[in-house]
Amino acid sequence: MIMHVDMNAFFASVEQRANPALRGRPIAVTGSAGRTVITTASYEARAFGVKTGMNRYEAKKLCPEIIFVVGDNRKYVDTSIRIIEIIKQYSPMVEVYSIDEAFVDISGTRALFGTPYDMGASIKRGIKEATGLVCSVGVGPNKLIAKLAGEMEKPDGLVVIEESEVESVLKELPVKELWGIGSKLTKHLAEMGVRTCGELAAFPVRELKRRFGIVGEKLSLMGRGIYEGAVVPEGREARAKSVGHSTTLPHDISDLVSIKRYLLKLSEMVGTRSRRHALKGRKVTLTLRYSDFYTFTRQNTLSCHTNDTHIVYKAAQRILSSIQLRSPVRLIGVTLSDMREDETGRAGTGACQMELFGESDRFGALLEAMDSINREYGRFTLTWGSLFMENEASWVIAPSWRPSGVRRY
DNA sequence: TCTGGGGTCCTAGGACCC
DNA sequence: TCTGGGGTCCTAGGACCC
Repeated sequence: MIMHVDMNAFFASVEQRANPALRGRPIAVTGSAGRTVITTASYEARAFGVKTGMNRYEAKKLCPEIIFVVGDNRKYVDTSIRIIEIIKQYSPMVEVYSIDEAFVDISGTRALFGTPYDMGASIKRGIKEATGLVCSVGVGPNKLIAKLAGEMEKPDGLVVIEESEVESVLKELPVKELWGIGSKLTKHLAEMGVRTCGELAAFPVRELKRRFGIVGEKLSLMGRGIYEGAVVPEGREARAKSVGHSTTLPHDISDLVSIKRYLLKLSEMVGTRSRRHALKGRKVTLTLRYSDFYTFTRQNTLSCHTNDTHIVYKAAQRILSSIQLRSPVRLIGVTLSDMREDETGRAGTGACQMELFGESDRFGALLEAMDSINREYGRFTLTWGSLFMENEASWVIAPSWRPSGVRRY
């Protein structure tokens, strides 16, 4: 048996716990940038139709009294860690699926905690007592059904679907309710006359395979409530396959010098994070989005694996110079992929770097020194000169600026 | 002040090699 | 008397998830 625990309106609920003035009111958690979207709306705001992904303008139109709260990731991470600790008291087989969701394999815990229903109720109680937050818990014979059960009652739900009930639950259920079937697949299936999971299960597998390839086979199984994926407990996760950062600019820009400064900053973020996780990659992808939202990627394969900020940056620059920009740029992204574990434990590119740039390994040593300073004093405490210039306006002369004690140089 | 950011998996075409 | 077949690597894009 698998259990799925899903926090209800997580970020918004955390904010409402932290600030009593927000309780019972329609609020929306957003990012801090000017061009941002709603990451979570409280249930009071959802009643007006406010949804994740909307911009502030749309939300305000639907709900004029909505209160926007700038998200505070540290608060959510802290709370999340406390919740995971509670869940782990019930089973070591916990897969942290996202900051507010977890799967638990409870196959072997019945003798200790009673029925799945009892156990779900107990976990909900524990989380409520420790954090004041409510969640929805779903239990089923696999992750797909557990997730579905968790979606069925919100907020504060607790639903158990036994193996024997799966068929009847799915029979009339719209396919879009299933985890993994999004808007495009829903539309495509509807055009084939498939609306419910029952219809999906009954549809000829050959035809699904012909239309969707490998996915078609999985769809057919999903229609019958069959799902193979196991719970992956912490420490057993596959290594990351890519590390990337992207940012929507405060204003669209065409100026190549400015674009390159963002490239350096994003490359540094990618490099730092890769080094922290002892990963090196050999494909660099540049993502650009134009003012009209047209988004595209260009990728470059290096001759060796690296996590050196400047190698990534140079590759990104090379890609940029091969592109004829047709309009101002709205978003820039840099991703490092084709990762492998860094067996040397050293930053940079190693011997390969010398071939490429005639640099000695002192460059790797420089990165390690910078990383350790930034770990101690906060990211970008020590950084490249061109970034400091670029960020002078937005970082130093910011609303939060104070005469002393803000940053230590 | 119109539309964030971080991922995974799959497909498909072309280059290149034997 | 017009051009096979199999495999790998690289690249770009799209669907889906939170």
